[in-house]
Order: sequence, then C-alpha cells, then structure tokens
Amino acid sequence: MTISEVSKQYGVSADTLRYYERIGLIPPVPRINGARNYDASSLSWVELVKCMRSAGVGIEALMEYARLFQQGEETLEARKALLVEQRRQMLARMEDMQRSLERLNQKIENYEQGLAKKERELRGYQT
Amino acid sequence: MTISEVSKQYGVSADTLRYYERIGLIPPVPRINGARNYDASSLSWVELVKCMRSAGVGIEALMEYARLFQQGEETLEARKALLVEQRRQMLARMEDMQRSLERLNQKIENYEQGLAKKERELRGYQT
DNA sequence: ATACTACTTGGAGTGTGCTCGAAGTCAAGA
DNA sequence: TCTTGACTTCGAGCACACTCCAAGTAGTAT
Repeated sequence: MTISEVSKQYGVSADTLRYYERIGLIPPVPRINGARNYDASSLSWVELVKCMRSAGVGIEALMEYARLFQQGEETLEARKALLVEQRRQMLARMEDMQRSLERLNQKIENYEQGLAKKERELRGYQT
Repeated sequence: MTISEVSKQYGVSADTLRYYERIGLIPPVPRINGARNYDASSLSWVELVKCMRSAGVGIEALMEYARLFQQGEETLEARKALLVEQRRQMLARMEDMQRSLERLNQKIENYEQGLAKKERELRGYQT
C-alpha cells in the first residue's frame, strides 16, 4: 500500500505519516525502490497511532512505546505499564470532560430558560 | 482578589490569566491602582474558561463567546447556538475517546494474557 | 527520448496556546 | 528615604505537532 493510499484510507496526511516514521513513532516501513510500501504490520501501527493520538495521547508516550516494542520481549512489562499509565491519564481527561459537559449543559439550559422568559415578555407586549 | 491569589485558587498561572484577558477571553478585570482586583464576575469568567479549556474548547470559540456576551441581550440566541455547537464537538471528542479507551483496554488485556502465558512457561522450566 | 506523476529526503515554516524577560510603577515596612 | 515585593505592559520566545517547500529520483505513458 502506498503512502497516499494509506493517507486516504486512514485520514492521515502523507506528511504526517512520514513525520511519524521519522521520529520513530511508527517502526520503519518496508520500501520498494525507496518508496514506502505499507504492509499489515505498518498499517496496524498507523491505526494504533491514529487512535491514540485522537484520544490525546502525547507523541512522547507513543515514541517510547514504539521504542520498547522494537527492543523485544524483555520490555513486555514496561510496555504494559506504559499503556496502563496512558489509560489512567485518558480516564482522568474523560472525567474532566464529563464535568465540563455537565457545566455546559447547565449553561445551555439557563439560556433556554432565559430565552423562553424573554419570549413570554414579548408576547405580553403583543397580545 | 489579586492575580496571584486567583492563580493559586484556580491553578492557572498569572501569565495565563493576563493572556486570557489581553486577548479578550475574559472581560476587563476591575483595577485598584492599576492592579487587577478580581470580583465575583471576573472569577466566574476564570472558572468558566478554565473549565471549557480543560475540555478542549478552543480559544477562538471562547473569545467569540466573551465578545457576544459583552454586546448584550441581543446576542442571547447566538451565544446559545455557540454553546450548543461546542457541546456537539465535545460529545464527538468524548465518543472518540471512548472508542480509544476500549482499544487501549483490549491492548492491555492482551499484554496481561501474554505475560501470564510467559509466566506459565517460566514455571514450567523451573518445576 | 520526453514528459508526467508519485514518490523521496532534509530542513524550514506555521498555528495554537501559553510562558518568559525587561523595564517600569506603586504601597508598605525598616 | 530606601528597599522590597507584587504588580503592570509589551514584545519576544517556546513547546508541541504538524505542514510545507525545494530538489532530486524512479516508474509509466506517449
């Protein structure tokens, strides 16, 4: 799969795909005549990175994960610990957002009440 | 309330508080001898902005909200529409995170199984 | 052979959101 | 009166995560 095909398929720009590989966030993608040829393994990396990035996981953590991965089996524990820590942070962010969402809902409700009140007043003038 | 007190209370740096006011994200804070003296109204702005920023609402949207607010009652509808749109985006982000979280949970579970298997193998060698 | 297209690398540039430094003002305490 | 400390403004600088550009190469179609 060429880089532009991957770009379309996953909604990640070719520049970003090259960037991710360059900084070691995705392990080296196999080449044909120098051009990237994404295989199943590379694609699963792309998918993972896209998924984690969209959930707010930092580049730094994903770099570390890819680095550990390429060091082999002895890093299984460390990788798991990294993922668990990222999950903890993700949950914290989600709880934060939940609170903000409730606050936002409350605010919108206030506006609805305010607007309804205003409308009643206007009707009062008209009728 | 002085800027440093607000900073401590809300966990937002004084620089950031000045920045928010400067770009119009928080309406002008009353002064005493030139120094900011946060009143209840300013504090509620700080709290709102902190809450929304932490949930990923962009500076641009909050600037627009503050701008509308300062234009008075005729912008009630527009303000509500803005909040509703931000809620929509916030929900979308949360759903995205939910999916990522599930993916992460699955991945962690895989590691747990892999590690358990490895441990069984090791025990096998030992006993 | 020539042109076209899609790819390559390396490095510089961009947008967002702060964060810091310099130079100055003001009120309180020694 | 002098110093100390907290504040002020303005503008520059920084971190993160891309995004773009220039110059070059390799396979394909005419």
